[in-house]
Amino acid sequence: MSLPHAILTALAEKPSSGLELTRRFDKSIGYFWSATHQQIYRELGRLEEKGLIRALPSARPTRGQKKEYEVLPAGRAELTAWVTDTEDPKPVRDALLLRVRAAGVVGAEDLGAELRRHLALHREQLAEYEAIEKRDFPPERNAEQDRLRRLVLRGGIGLESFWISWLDEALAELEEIDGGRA
Amino acid sequence: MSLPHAILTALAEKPSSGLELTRRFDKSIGYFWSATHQQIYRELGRLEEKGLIRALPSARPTRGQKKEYEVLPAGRAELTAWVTDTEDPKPVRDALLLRVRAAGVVGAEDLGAELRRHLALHREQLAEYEAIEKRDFPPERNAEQDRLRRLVLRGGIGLESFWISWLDEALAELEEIDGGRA
DNA sequence: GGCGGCATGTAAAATGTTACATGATTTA
DNA sequence: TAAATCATGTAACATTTTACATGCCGCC
Repeated sequence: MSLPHAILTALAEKPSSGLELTRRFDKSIGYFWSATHQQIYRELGRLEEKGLIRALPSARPTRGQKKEYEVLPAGRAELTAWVTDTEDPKPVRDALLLRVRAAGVVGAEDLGAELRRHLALHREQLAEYEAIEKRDFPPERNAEQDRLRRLVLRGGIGLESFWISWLDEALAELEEIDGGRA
Repeated sequence: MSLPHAILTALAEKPSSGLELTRRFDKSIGYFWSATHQQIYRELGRLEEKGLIRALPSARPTRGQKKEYEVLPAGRAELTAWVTDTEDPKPVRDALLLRVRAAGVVGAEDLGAELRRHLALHREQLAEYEAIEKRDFPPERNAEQDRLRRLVLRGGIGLESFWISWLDEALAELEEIDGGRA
């Protein structure tokens, strides 16, 4: 149940319309909590109904018109409570690991191509994160918010690095297996 | 759409009943593709309907009676195709990273306790994986299936190791922030 | 014959995905 | 004024989660 909190966080950082939120979920926030515009609009409606956010007065309620939202005190309170809540890590669900296990059962031919493709994707993502780190977090930016945002980014960097090194290991292993088979 | 494939993989490794599958999803397979018994029973029904698996003849169709399934050739073909399919990695969705970002907005007090709790959980999980590696994958087990299963396990080990080192970093950062605040 | 554990399921709600629909604004 | 783009939404469906319901079986 984190989508509402992701939206509250984004709005607390900066009041926005649904489309602007969608854009920010395509980068930044979305790097670790993705959402489509349909989810966002639905959730904005619910949050408004619950009194956690409101549309800015300027916004007329017609379709096709931009409608900006801001967080209300109740929303900020909800967010504060959630931050220190007890919530266990979700069990991992990773299709690629599952596919490697399946390959153990039905045979690993041609698995290499897909692994190499993923490797390239993760390298790209890592490069993107590192560019952001260089651009947005120079050493002089030291406010609490900057430090925490950088920490989150370093989570992304660590995850991508993990995948890259695991995929390297996996490809080496596949070569050995194929060697044994030839 | 990997749950059916997770189940096909598990059944291909060993024909099982719904409850046995549930047990195996609580360890082993479930370490990287979790599922509840409700999901498993429903999916078994669908897979049977599609002709990818079948209930073993011995199984009578009454409620409360054990019912074992095995994979049919069509199921094995489906699994083989899926292994080499092109399927992009899913965008990350991690509530803890999101909560740290939210803490940047509403304040990071008391975040430490939750981070320490997660750290302990990840350390436990890592220890469990390492015990399995020692127990199930001694160097002499070298068949293709063993190598691939070990590779998957090493994925789990790498992921847990990443979280542990990120949480260490995060806790150090929090201390510095609190130091600056005091 | 009742109780606890094994085993299979149903129902409802929340969440996420995919495809489509509609109005407003800009610009060629 | 037509096309492109911005912006908000609906509808239908699939998946996941949570809570509950039911039947069988051994054992005391």
